[in-house]
Amino acid sequence: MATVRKSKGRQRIEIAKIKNESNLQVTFSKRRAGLFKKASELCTLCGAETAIIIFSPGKKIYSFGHPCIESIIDRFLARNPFLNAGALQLFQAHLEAEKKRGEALDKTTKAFQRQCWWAAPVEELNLEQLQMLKVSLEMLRKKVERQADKLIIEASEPPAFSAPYSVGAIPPYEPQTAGFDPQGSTFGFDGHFF
Amino acid sequence: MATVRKSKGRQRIEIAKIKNESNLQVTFSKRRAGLFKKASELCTLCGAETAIIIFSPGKKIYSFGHPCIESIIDRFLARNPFLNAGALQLFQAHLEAEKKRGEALDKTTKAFQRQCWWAAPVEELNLEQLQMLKVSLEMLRKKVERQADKLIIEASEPPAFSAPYSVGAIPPYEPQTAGFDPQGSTFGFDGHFF
DNA sequence: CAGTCTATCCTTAGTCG
DNA sequence: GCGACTAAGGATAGACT
Repeated sequence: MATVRKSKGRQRIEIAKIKNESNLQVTFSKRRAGLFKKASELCTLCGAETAIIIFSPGKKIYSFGHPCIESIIDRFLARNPFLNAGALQLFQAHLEAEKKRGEALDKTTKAFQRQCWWAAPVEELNLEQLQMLKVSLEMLRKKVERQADKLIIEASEPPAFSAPYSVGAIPPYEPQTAGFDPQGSTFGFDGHFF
Repeated sequence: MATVRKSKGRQRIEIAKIKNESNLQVTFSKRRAGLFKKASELCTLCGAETAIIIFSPGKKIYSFGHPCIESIIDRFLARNPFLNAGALQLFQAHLEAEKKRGEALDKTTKAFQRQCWWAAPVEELNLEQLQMLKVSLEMLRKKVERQADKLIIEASEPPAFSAPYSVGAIPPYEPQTAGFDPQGSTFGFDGHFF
C-alpha cells in the first residue's frame, strides 16, 4: 500500500527552551499532564503527600495537590499544618496573660519582651517559636507589600481614578485554573484520575 | 560462564500502595528523582515556573522550585486569598479589637503599640514606616532562617533536600485537565521583600 | 541507603484529523 | 486547543554492589 510513513516516532530533543511557539505549547501540555500523572502515582504507590504549582509561560496557573494543596503549602512554609491559627492563639494568650498580670509601670519593658517574644533575640527562641515567627513575618510581609503598593499607586494616580489592576492587591477572586476551592479540598485526589 | 540471568528487566507494577517497606523506599527515591527531573525539563523546555513540595511517608520534606519556590508559592497564595489572607485578617482583627478595647485603660497595650508599632495595622503606617518595617522584616527573616537552620541541623540532619533546583514530591493527582481558560490575567507581584 | 545494570514498560516528539 | 497514532527515547522494577 502506498501508506505514507506516519511518523518517525519520537525523536530526541535538546533540553533547552523550545523556540517554536506551537511546539512549545503542545510540549507544555503533554509534559504537564505527564508530570501530574507521575505525581499521582508517587502518592498512590508510596503514600506521599504532594503539591505542585506550575506557571505556564503565558502566566496561567496550574496546580495539583494531594490530599490538599493548601495544607501541604502550610506545612512547607511552617513545618506545621495549622500554624496560622496556632500562632494567633499563642499571640492572644500572651496578650491575655499580660493584661491579667498587671499594670505595673516598670512592666513596659517586660511587656515588650513577653508580648513581642517574636521580636526578641532570635537566639532565645525555640524551633516552634521560630516557625511561628516565620509565619507571622510572612503574613506581615504580604500585608506590607500590598499596603506599600497601594500607597505608591495612590500617590501616582488621580485620587478618583481606579486602576484597572492594582499591583499587590488581592483580586476579588481568581477563577483558578483548576477550579480552586476556598477551603482547599477540591484538589484532593480521589483515585480516579487515570 | 554460568552467568545467571541478571534480571528480567522492568516489570509492570500495579499503581497501588506498595506493601514491601523496602521496595517502597527505593521506589520513592527513584520516582521522586524522576519527577524532579521531569519538572526541571519542563521549566527549561517551556520556560515554565514550577514548584513541588513532597512529604515522604516518613514525613520528610522535599521541595523543588524554579526559579524560586517561595516566589511561586507567593503568587499561588496571592490568588488564593482564603488561605493566608484569611489568617492575616484574623490576626489583624485581633490587633484591632485589642487596641480599641484596651486603649483607654491598658497600659500594656499602649506600650505594645508604641514599641511594636510595626506590628500594628499596616493600614495606619505611612510609607516611611512601611519601608522601615520592610527593612526590619528583612533582617529578622534572615536571622530567623539562620537560627532555624541551626536548630534543625543540631536536631539531627537537614530534612530538606537541596538541589540546583529545589525539588519536591507530589501525591495523588488533581483534575487539572485542559479545557479551562483561566483568563490569564497577568498579576505582577515581583517585588519580594524576602 | 545511593549507584549500577538490564530488560521491559512508559512517555512523548512528530504528525495528522 | 484536543485527541489519536507511531516509533523511538526515556524511566524504572528488580537484583546486585
